[in-house]
Amino acid sequence: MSTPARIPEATIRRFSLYLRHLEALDADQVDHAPSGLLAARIGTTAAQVRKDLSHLGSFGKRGLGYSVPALTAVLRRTLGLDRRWRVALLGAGRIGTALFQYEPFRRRGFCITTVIDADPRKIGRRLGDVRIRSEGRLEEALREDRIELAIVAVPAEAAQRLVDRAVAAGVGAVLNYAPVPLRVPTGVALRNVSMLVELESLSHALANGRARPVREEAR
Amino acid sequence: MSTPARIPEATIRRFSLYLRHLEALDADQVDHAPSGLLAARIGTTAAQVRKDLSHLGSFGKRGLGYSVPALTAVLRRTLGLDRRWRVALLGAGRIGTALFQYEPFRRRGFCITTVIDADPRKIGRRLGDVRIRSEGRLEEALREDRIELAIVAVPAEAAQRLVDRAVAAGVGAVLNYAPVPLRVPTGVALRNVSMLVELESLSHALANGRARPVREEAR
DNA sequence: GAGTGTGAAGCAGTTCACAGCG
DNA sequence: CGCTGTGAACTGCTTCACACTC
Repeated sequence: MSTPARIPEATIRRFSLYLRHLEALDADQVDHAPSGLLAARIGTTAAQVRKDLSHLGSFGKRGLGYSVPALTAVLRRTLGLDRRWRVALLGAGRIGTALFQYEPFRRRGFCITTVIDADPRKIGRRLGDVRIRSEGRLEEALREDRIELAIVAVPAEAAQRLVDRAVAAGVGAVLNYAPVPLRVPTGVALRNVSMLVELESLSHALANGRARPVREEAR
Repeated sequence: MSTPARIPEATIRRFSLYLRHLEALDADQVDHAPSGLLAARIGTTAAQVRKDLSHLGSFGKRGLGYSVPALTAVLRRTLGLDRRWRVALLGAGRIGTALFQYEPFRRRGFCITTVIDADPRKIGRRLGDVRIRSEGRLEEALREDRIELAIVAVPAEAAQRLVDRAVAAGVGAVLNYAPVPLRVPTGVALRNVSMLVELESLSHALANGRARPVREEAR
């Protein structure tokens, strides 16, 4: 009943950005923010901000703007950040390790409680306070720790096979950093993040001398 | 004259994926690939593939498919991968270090020749064969090494200030991994990659029990 | 009057369907 | 006959414009 209709994916992604700026505004004791201010900070237009926020119901105050604390709370809830999520890291290589230690994840309530790697030399070692477990025990580990979300950071060859197993073991969402797009069955949320795609789209822009739009959202 | 009209951004991103699969097909001695095969591998539809490739002119063979070597060559050229790019890494923290060592970048001709950090203890140390240089000497370093593209991996607070200086020093493209979207003047290519946005869009999907589409491109 | 909320117009990317070539 | 190449329909997001509220 709080979010009756489907919210566009593009809007959800901007919610994440709004939230970060609202938290900063809140820290600065700002209590109301008009659409224009938010727009300037994340690099869109005021109309876009209003349209986005209208998906949450209407509680902006006309002539004043949006209540910073109220909006913060709604966004947090909408993004599912009002609870902790049990996250597993698959692959404890360089990328995996960097992700494990990435502060913004922890601050947001994503707890990586499980780390898996295929390299026998790594098994039993610790990453922070988490013991690295063997890939062979993947299903066991995921179920034991009630993992809801998996971050994949293994080499290309291993990725699809591993994610299939993770999904079969009940994982409902996958964030993929392996350099190949993965496939998952309907009903499982998936985001493929390819660092190479980003870089190559830039080399295309450079090579073709195309000015890219000034405002660019996180993608 | 090779790419007369503007190619949609979404298509460019898929080009990057096609290329990777074409290289794999080539290694397997496959010489022609029909749109359906490529579609299956990157997770789109055949119509989408044909539409995408039609931007490159028409050289698919009817009844046969696309010539793997020919398509590979065109894509490589279109993406600007037929030359090397001079890349700087701004920020030699955990994320920066992982990016520096990321093999797929190197294989594609992106050479990180310059590494900058603000931490005085890191200055002079080496990352691989590159000496870490001081942030104070940013402009000097970028100009000396003729840097065309900068990868930003510094904390949120430092990011905008640093990228402004990098752009003033002549950098034409920026790949941003700092957890805030950056702004750059028109004419500079920018891609903001936010790991938090990705993760939060997943927690939204989980929290709202929405099945996300099965096929999902790298984003 | 400053700023929201929204229906309507505009635009971009995707899907469809089919004519036409190898 | 299979598969490409493409105009035309469609879908979904963004921008606009303005009535309405605080």
